Amino acid sequence: MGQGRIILHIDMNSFYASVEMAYNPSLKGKPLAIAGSVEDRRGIVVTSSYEARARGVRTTMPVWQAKRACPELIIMAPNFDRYRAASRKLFALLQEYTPLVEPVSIDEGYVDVTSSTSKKHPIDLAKEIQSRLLKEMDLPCSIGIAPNKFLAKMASDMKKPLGITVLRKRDIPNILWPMEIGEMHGIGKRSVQKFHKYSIKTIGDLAKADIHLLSQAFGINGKRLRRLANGEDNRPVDPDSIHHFKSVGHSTTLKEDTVNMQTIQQHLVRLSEAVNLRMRRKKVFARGVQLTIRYHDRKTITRSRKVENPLQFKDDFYHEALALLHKHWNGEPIRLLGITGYDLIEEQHAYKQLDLFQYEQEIKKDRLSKAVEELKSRFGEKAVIKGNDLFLRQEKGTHATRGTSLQRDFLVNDEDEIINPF
DNA sequence: TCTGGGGTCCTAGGACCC
DNA sequence: TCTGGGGTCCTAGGACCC
Repeated sequence: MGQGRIILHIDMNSFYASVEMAYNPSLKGKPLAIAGSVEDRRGIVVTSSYEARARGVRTTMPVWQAKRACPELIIMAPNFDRYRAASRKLFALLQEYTPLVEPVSIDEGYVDVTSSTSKKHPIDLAKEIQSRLLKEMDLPCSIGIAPNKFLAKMASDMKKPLGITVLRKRDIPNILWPMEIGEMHGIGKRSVQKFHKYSIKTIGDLAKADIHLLSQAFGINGKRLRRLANGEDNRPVDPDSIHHFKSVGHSTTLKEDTVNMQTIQQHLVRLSEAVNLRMRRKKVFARGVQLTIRYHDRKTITRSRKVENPLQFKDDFYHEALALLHKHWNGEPIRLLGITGYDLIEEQHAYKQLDLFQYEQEIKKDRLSKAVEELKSRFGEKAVIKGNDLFLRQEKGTHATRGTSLQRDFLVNDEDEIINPF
């Protein structure tokens, strides 16, 4: 007893559209689509209401196509602040039941209710959550209940909107296995094609497929997928995973393809500012920059570079991105530009290195004494001046630090002597 | 008259080191 | 004299998801 887990997967139904309808009830019952860049021909449908779907509107459909399918379609630009606010409230509600809530995206998450203090039956719990979200936020959701994340995710997908689906281990042969392989979470178009080549058409086929064949054709992923198809998944619900983000990026599809350097630079400036702002808010710095270029023919390249000092100003992003562009752009018309910061480091952990970098800038402006004073007050005797050079001795023994006149890394021993000035 | 923007994870090759 | 093997880091591309 008590060995199995009970995991809920909560999946909001057409989230953006539902939030808009909650915000403006006169939209209810109408075909509504949320679409990016509504004005120009390049906008696509991000989400649509069930009324719109019934008339043939689909996610990722270009707006002009959606309008053709459904002329009375109401099209709105996304209000991300609104969706984020709704998302926060939604997860706060889930956390009333247990701290074991793992947000996966803005509109879906896992809840581990195995040790929930509530004495309610999981189905009653799911019903309560669903009706509270509907009553308190005017937002519909579907909920899957299962012994692990994968099965809960598959279950929440089975009844929409406003479904509650239980998927137990013993239901797997009857419910999961007859499903087409492409319906499995994690298997997209390309993998479907590949599986079909091996005559694997259903999830059941995968569950029973030859392990050696799978690992030969799909590598480590083959075995993993086969285990999932058998309903085996021991990944824990991790409430912290949301904090472990790995990159922050912005990209934009231009109104028209362009080769105009001024236009390109303007966009890079804007993207740099946006990336920098988000990193500031998240209190992280990036030690790598990636530039994305999508050409007129949709061929997309990414070019990246690791940097010595974490990027902390919008100009840093801009200059790095521009350098990558100059180096790698083939001169053909550009459709999309993107800048991403990656290899992130939290501000607290970066500050030593950063401070040195900052002070180096100060010194360049002949403000050595001021910089030294500040360094001393901050690091005490760890700050050392030698002639025109400034050192910061780090915690343990000898470490590479940054000098100002040498303009390169070198080593200092415990007696503050330069032991390896290259 | 076509296909957005935010991400994660995996693979694979080359450089480099021991 | 002509060649092993392991490990890590970096870069680029691609599949996939919401």
